Amino acid sequence: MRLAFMGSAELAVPALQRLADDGHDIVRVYTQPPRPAGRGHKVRPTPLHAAADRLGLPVVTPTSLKGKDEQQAFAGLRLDAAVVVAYSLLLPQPILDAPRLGCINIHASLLPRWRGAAPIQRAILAGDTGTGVTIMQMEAGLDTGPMLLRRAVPITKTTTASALHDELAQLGADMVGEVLPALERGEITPTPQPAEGSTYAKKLIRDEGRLDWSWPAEFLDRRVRALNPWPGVWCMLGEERLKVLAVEPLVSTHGEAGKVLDEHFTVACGAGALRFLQVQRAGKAPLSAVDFLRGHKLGVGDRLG
RNA sequence: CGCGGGGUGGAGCAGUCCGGUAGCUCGUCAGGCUCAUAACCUGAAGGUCGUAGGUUCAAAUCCUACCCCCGCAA
Repeated sequence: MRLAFMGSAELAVPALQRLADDGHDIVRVYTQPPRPAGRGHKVRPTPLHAAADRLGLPVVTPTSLKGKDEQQAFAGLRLDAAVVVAYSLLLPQPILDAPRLGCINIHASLLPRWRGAAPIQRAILAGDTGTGVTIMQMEAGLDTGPMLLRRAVPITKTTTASALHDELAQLGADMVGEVLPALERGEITPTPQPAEGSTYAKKLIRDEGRLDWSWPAEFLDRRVRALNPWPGVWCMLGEERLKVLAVEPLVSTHGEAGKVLDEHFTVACGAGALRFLQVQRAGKAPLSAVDFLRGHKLGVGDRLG
């Protein structure tokens, strides 16, 4: 099929790869313009941009699709369909209408739950026991379009956002690979999203990573797993910021919130306690708690902020 | 030129400001103690102190350049 691919984040990369592997004619890749980012503020292309370059696909980076020129150029591609994943640019109606089969979106949740920006992390944070991927036909509303295909995956007690992200990215890639030919053959009937059960996955903000010891251990554990790798969870050890990369919640251990309870780096929470498994000091490499404790005298009764 | 931390035996750290015998907590190996042990005691092996120059009688430490890792901020 003759396609355009629109995306920016890492989540979109496996899907682009899959469609290229399937032999589709990807005539244009749309992505966000390279911006100064990262250490040193060097200008970097988006992950999808880099992937498209590796595949030798033509890339364009408009800052908006609201202009007539962009819309005409898009229509001029005479597409069968456009696939959109984590593009973070609004698609106006003329864009949505241009491809013969419309614009197809891969969304990393079981819609209508977790519409919006951070569905993977919000699902873990909320304590959901499962999530998934929905392929939908895009319409003007935010993640409201009729569904073409939906598949679920479990969330366990140890699921991290980064692992789930990778799993869903691959699942979404496989699903869109199946959906496109089926859609072409008219084998798929779009199903409207259920009226009930919609929630909105608010964008993550940096402050959500600040660890508050008055919270229950189980909730903090979910935060650690959900906010990985960004913004990450951190607390204060004296004057120093300590990133918390992995913990084990201990439900039946109690103590004064923020206090170190034993020599194995167990810290009391509002309810229960957290045993640190992996941490990272500012400027240092990630360490297991065991390694960390070798070089740091951390006494029972010491306090974390 | 966004701000900043760091590279020291296998691991994690101190020592660097105020040059002068390489240190700490572990790990490893050997021996001892013990009914026994991840416990305790004794001993040993293991390091070109990121790389290359420079200053000096002498450099982990001071100067210059470069490489690598990371935190913050975007």
